[in-house]
Amino acid sequence: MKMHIEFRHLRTIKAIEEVGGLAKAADMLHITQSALSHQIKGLEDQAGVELFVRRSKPMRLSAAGQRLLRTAEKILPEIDALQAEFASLRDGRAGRLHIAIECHACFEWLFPVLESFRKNWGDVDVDIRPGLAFDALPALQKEDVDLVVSSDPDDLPGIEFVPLFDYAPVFVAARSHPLAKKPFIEAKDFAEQTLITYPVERSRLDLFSQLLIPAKVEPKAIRQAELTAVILLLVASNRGVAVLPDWVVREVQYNSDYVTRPLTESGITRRLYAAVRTPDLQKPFFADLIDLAGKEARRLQST
Amino acid sequence: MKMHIEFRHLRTIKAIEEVGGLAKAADMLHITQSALSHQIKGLEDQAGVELFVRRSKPMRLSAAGQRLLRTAEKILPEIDALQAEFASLRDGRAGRLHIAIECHACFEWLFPVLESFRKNWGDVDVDIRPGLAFDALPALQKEDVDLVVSSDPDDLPGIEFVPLFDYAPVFVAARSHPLAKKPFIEAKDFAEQTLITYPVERSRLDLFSQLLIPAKVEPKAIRQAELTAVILLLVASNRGVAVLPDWVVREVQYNSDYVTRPLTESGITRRLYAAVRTPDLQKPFFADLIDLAGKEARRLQST
DNA sequence: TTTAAACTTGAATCAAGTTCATAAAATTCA
DNA sequence: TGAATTTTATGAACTTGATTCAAGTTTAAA
Repeated sequence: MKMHIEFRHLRTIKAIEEVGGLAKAADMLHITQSALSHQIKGLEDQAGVELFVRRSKPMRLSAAGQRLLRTAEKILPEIDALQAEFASLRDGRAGRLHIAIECHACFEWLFPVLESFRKNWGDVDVDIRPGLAFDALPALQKEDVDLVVSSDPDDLPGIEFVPLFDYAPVFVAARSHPLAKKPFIEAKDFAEQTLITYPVERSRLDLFSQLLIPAKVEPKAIRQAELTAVILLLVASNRGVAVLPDWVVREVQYNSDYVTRPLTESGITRRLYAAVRTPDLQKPFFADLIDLAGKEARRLQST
Repeated sequence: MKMHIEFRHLRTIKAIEEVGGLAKAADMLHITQSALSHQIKGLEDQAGVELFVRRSKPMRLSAAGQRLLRTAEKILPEIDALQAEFASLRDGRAGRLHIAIECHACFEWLFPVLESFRKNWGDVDVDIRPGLAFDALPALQKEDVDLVVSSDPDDLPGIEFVPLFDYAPVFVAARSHPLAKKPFIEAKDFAEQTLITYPVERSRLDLFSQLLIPAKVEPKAIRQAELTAVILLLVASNRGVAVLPDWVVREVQYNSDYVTRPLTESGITRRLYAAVRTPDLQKPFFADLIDLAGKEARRLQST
């Protein structure tokens, strides 16, 4: 009888220990006493070890049996926990929400959103995955991430782009900067400027994709900075100008160090999307996150 | 298809993750690739959760699948360890050696013995079980303990008494004590003495079983002390006399505070046994312990 | 488009765990 | 001490379900 250790055996050992006897354990496990007897015999054969002392009648665990019991008590809760987690995965109370953000400035509003999200959905594994700002959509398809924040919707199979909110990229410069005198900024105005941007390829910057590339204008110089705060610092000290989403600079615009101006006379408006896999849209916590994101964005813009 | 999580599934997940693909995993597990496909499908049905992403061709673990993998990596080593322990149990390198000592003074020589024993047999679970000094032999039969140190051999089924060494219970008194003048001590000498003993029933004390009960002599008073050192202290301060194994008082006999005298003219000799379950005698570490015990006893007696 | 590779599916097979019926052993109680 | 009861063991039949086989579908590569 070639048999190796199975969960069934662990449950059996635990049950026998608990109720002290084969017959009662058999009831508890919904099988016959005979089955348990065969089961234990088979296990003892395979392990080559006596698991029980049969000298006395309600049979008792031997030293080896107690060793097995200890393993059972370590392992069984692990699977129970796993099954429970699968259960809450099924009914949508748990899940994974790993987020990739193409939009560099989005950390600013994403953190407060995730903070409130975690209060409602403690069983959801939330994370922001840096390092795949590009290639984020393929990663979404391969289930490496579960949500991508992007402003460039694309018609991909199995991927849905849900609008989050609209924003306007605005020009930012030091108050003393010559361009601060203009009521709005045009493409050609950048030709003589040092531009400060996030360190990503230019096709993924609103200013280039929406204004400079169509107008075929090249800034005099480009300098890159990782953090929004650093960009603003450089702008304030007149090392260059920048273009940032309106809600990033909203809190800054009354600060006397900076001025903000619309791009073009009419202003440019962009829309931010949450890209998710279509089936995930059914999951309640996805809906909740998207809802929270919209609220937070509106809160920021109304400041 | 009603199927619940089994070790097979854990190994499968782990293998697929390792080699990245069903076919190669199937080879590793010595089953067909079809079997794995069925297996995973069944598991996904039961759990109600997608374990893999089949969008891409070498199929990849989904979030739920990664959760399962983590459990697999926690659980599988546990059983491997268990199996390994059973294996070394089989070939006698590991085991349990829980010792009960009927003889109260035996701590003195047992500790050094166990100390050397543990150097040779690191995988043997060694322990001294206090509290069952009486009923030790039934506990041995029920496998609650594995070895009993006793000087009262009994013909019990399945129990073997292996001689360890011989010793002599000797009389101990303060040098100033009146009986110190006698060359040997007889039963009737105790009639007027305060006797200091270990706190066990008198039938289990050599002095009573071998001398006083046959002679129908009752000491004037009995006082009990747990520790050998305390007994000697009381004797030294002339609060009473005691009877202890020769090897306990050997180191004391040249100390000017005490005198030791044989019991009866010819002296009394007793033999100490290790009681073990007959099949355990085959195990190598039992033989080693018994050997070590004899050596240590001889070392003590030759001091 | 064809070819190859990777996984899926359904029917048949076969190993192995369970049940049934009964026996053996130990414990309890009169 | 022996009968009654409880507890575990055993062997044959049965049943379940995991595996295989053979063929199909889907995806990636050529």
